[in-house]
Amino acid sequence: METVTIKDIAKALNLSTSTVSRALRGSYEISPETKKVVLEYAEKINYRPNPIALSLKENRSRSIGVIVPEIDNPFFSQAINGIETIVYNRGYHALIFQSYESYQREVINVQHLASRRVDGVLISLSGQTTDIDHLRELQDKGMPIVFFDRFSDEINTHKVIADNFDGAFKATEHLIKSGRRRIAHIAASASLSITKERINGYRAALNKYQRPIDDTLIKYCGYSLVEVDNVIGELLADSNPPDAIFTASDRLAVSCLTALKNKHVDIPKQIAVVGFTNLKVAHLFDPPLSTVMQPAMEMGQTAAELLLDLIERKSKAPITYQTIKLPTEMIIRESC
Amino acid sequence: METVTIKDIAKALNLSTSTVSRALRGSYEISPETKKVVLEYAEKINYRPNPIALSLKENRSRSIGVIVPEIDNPFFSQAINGIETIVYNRGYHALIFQSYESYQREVINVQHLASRRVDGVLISLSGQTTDIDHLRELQDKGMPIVFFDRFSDEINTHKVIADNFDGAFKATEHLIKSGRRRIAHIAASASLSITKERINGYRAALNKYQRPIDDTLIKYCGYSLVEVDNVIGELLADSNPPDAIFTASDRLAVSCLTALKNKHVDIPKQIAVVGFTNLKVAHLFDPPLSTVMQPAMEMGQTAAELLLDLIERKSKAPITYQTIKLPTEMIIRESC
DNA sequence: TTGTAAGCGTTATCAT
DNA sequence: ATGATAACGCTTACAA
Repeated sequence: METVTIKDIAKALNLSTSTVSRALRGSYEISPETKKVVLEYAEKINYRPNPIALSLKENRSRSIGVIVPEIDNPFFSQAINGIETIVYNRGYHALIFQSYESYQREVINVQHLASRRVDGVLISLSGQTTDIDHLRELQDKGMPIVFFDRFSDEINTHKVIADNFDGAFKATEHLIKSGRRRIAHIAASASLSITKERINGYRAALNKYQRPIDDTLIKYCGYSLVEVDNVIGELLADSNPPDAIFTASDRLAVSCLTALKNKHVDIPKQIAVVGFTNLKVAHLFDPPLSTVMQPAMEMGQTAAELLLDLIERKSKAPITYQTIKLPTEMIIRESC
Repeated sequence: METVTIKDIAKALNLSTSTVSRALRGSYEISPETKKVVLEYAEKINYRPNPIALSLKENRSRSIGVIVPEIDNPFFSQAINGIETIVYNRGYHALIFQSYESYQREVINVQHLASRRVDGVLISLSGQTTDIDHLRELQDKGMPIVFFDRFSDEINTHKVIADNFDGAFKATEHLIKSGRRRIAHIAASASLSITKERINGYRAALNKYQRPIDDTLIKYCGYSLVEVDNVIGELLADSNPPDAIFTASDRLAVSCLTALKNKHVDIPKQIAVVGFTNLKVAHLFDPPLSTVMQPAMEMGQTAAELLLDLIERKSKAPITYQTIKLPTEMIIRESC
């Protein structure tokens, strides 16, 4: 990889590197002619400043790190698109990393981002993460961090989340209002903030309509088909099986529907299903899946804006961190 | 962002930075005690080498650039997962960029990757790209490039692709064998390699079964619902409308099904649909969508391996570039 | 075995 | 207005 440097320009033009540097960035007053010559020559030989050298010098990279559990998940890939729009417009780059829902990978990613001198980190926690020392440490070093979607209470910073409580409430209420009497909930990892909030919403809806809360109907579950299949087996084996299931994520909804179909359960007659998903294809399902959608793109954008503001802020005044809760949308696709 | 450097270790231990450096990487023979002391102290104060300094010094970054049209697309996000497995295991990092199907964004991404000193580039071309000077230039500078999925003939390098011809052939053949007589094809951007190959496969199947080829049944089309909706309107308005559609991508299939449903077309009775998609949820559709799946993960892995081999190769012997064609799998989900 | 110094590309400080 | 120099963190000849 041969490269054009400031030195090459200086040599060719019989100038010092500092003059060239100044001409290039027009910072110091420099003779207009010199400036012109330099700029033209730079253009001609297609000079590009080396961001690595800059990073080393300035100890920052004009890029932010983004850690998501998984890219192959519509919610997160849409959130990333939101993030990229913002950071791109503000002259930054986004480095995307996946934790694959693994705590260990998350820690490694965090460390790597730190050593890469990203200017800030956007993160949505892995399902396995309970200990957040790696993030606290990072924050203590002065790295701005913003959570989106999945956060930890133990870190004081901006958080951008969906109104999971309300979303779960609406989903459950919808099922109640459609006449369902025994509504199960398949939830994700118990440690996640979203899981707790959604369970609370589910409970609140049952309470409001004075339905009994049966904790055996709440199943924490991994994403895989086998796990969900097991859980559904348990639910169906119950002497008083549910007539509806509220599933807490894209993956869970898909696995749930698959398992139910495999077991030849009539959806929605025997069991109605509502999801908390960002599946843009749910309307094509048989039957179409009602679902609570999160504003993924907007969540990414909001989080990115908050992070960049943190990064670029001048004032030394103490920061008041915000938790921004974005509304979810209940999309009813099947009168079940 | 306060940071621990080699200098800090040297100072604390009354050594020179070079000694510390050597101890840390165990390269030169160094007294075992010194080594031990250094390693322990480094561990203690949690020293992490600065990859930026290393990049600057070695003019390489131990990272590769990945440019895909869009992350919010199961095929590409799965391919990225394949890529990451490989590069991670071989001590590299993947920087992921999206062209959003835009030629301009692709050029910018390529330039940015170059200035970032990535060690190589994996790319799947944008739908808009016809001119590939930006890549040729990059290759001329010595940057290893490997194409996956969408390539250009004008660049001589490794290419890892799906057997698009065969996939399209199988899809079309399936429709013919199920008794369809007039099969339309909704294709993506005309400039893409995958588009041409799939059209060829489609044609070959029609030829084999001595069906007439009617070019008005081949529609190049953008991904959006409106565009596909228009195209379907045209097809249906035909005096002799098709009784089957072979769609060339995830997005096209989804838009196509949506449009058909909006128009109350009976699928598959009136029109059967087969896709070329990596949708893991197609079996939940009404009716379940038959589809040709590409080995996304494997494609990513293979491409990444080839790229890393190029990056790490010692020999100066001329390289023989390969084009690796991976088999697709026809998944029949509805007897239409 | 260890230290000194130069260099990777750039900018900021201090001379001139 | 321009040039010389040091510095960012690290590695590696070359010296000792």
